[in-house]
Amino acid sequence: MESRDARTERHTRDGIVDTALALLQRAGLPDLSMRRLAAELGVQPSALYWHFDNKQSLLADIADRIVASAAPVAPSAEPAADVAAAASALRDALLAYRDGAEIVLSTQALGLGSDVAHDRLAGVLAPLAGDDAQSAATVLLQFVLGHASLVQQRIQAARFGAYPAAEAEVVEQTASDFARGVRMLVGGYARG
Amino acid sequence: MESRDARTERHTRDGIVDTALALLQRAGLPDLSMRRLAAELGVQPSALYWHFDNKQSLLADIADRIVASAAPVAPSAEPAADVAAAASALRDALLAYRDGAEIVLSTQALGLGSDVAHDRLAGVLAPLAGDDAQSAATVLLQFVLGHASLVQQRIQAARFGAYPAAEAEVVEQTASDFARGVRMLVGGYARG
DNA sequence: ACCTGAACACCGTTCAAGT
DNA sequence: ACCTGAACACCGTTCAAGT
Repeated sequence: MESRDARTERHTRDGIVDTALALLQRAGLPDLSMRRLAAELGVQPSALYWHFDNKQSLLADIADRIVASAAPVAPSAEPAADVAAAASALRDALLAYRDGAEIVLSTQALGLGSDVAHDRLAGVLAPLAGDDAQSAATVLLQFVLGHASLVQQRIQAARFGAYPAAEAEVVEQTASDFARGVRMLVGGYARG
Repeated sequence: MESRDARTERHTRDGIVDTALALLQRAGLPDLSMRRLAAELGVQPSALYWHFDNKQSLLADIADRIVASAAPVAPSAEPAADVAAAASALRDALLAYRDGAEIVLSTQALGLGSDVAHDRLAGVLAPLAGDDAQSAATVLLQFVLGHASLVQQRIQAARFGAYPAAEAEVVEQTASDFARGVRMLVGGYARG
């Protein structure tokens, strides 16, 4: 009766994050409330506070999932191309989840969540930047998050007709700006 | 009795924004509620909705004030230095107001607020980037906003002891990352 | 270990009505 | 032109108590 296996585990942290991600995709960040998430799980709002200290902790877990969903980049013979690919993969992951960029940006800023985004960029930057790879990764990450946040909110605005462009258009148009920014940032290191 | 001069004007948009900015500095964005702002003005919350369509419009006005507070940069003989100075001035303005970066970022992203930030950067970039000045300004602005948002939230975290560094330290340490990022971005154009 | 029930102290926004 | 009063439909979080 008092065994240590999780017999009667009704909800787990990971399971709650699953549901939260689904709700995020359906309703967006403004409607991702603790109360609505609880209702979705068939549970009282207060039940969530057994699993998470507060809403920010839940968002940190969500941010980690989004970042982890970025496709990994296998090292090739062209380091600059690897950096561009890693940055694009991160951008794609952020844009794939509704309000993903904003969630990751604020989590990162608060010092919560993991460092995998930063570490992955530092990894592909190492061949180019050497000892400067850490701070180069910081700079690149800031650009990616700033860019993706702007693009994503512009997409949201487009949904409500507040901004005159369809979603696909926005993503496409801004892709060239993004590529240019990454090229500029990488160019400095590529020249040594 | 029905003259067109503003005899009995109790509150104006600009006056409300003044009070909102003061409240922002004292209490921060999370505590900048329409209800609290109304109380500060000695007025019912609903009164604010005669002056502003909604909270986002108020924030857009606040964002414009913050951006406008950036020191202007007089054109010199060294365009690259002008760009660096303009970017720094914008960063300083964003960091001077509590949660300034976040407010400007989200306003910009929603397509609200003015374009003076973008236009100023495009202006100093013109000698270097020529026809590409517009998109170069977009890229640079995204980096500045991403950088400042990260730095600022990290400062907020420091206030609550959640992040192990004093405010001045954070601003100083990150200044070199910022300068590096700007140099990288500008370097691409400086070479033609 | 995991959740309920009830409460506390708040939000943004609308709208008829007042002056 | 500018504001009040009252309401609607919500929030995040805490905490004793239940199983």
